[in-house]
Amino acid sequence: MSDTGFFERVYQVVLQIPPGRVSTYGAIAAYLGSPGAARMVGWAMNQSHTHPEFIPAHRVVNRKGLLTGKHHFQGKNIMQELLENEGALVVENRIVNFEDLFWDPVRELGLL
DNA sequence: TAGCTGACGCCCT
DNA sequence: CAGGGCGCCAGCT
Repeated sequence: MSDTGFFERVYQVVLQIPPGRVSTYGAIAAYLGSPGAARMVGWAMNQSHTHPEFIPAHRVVNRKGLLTGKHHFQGKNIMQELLENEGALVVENRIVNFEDLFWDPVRELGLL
């Protein structure tokens, strides 16, 4: 269960995001103790394919609720389709009711 | 070995 | 109100 690096920790948090909910790079970074390392989280998502388990990277967006990483998925709108398949509504690459669907690891899991 | 990059976020002008 | 710049940390060339 021990993690081998920062990326593994990010994956462990992302894996806990319930379907239909979304989190942000900054919130995850803050939960890991590095609020300024939001970029790292995005990079971890980019490398999420290295993890043996499927990482719901589509549930991680920026603080505005924008699907900034959609272009990194296989298809053009795979990220949006995955989110809509879970019940989330996406318009103009932005999650509708983002604040309502926002899943904050700090609030849900508690401060680390 | 050292430097640059990167799916972000916040402060300052 | 809008735009630009710096900080963050680990992996890659």
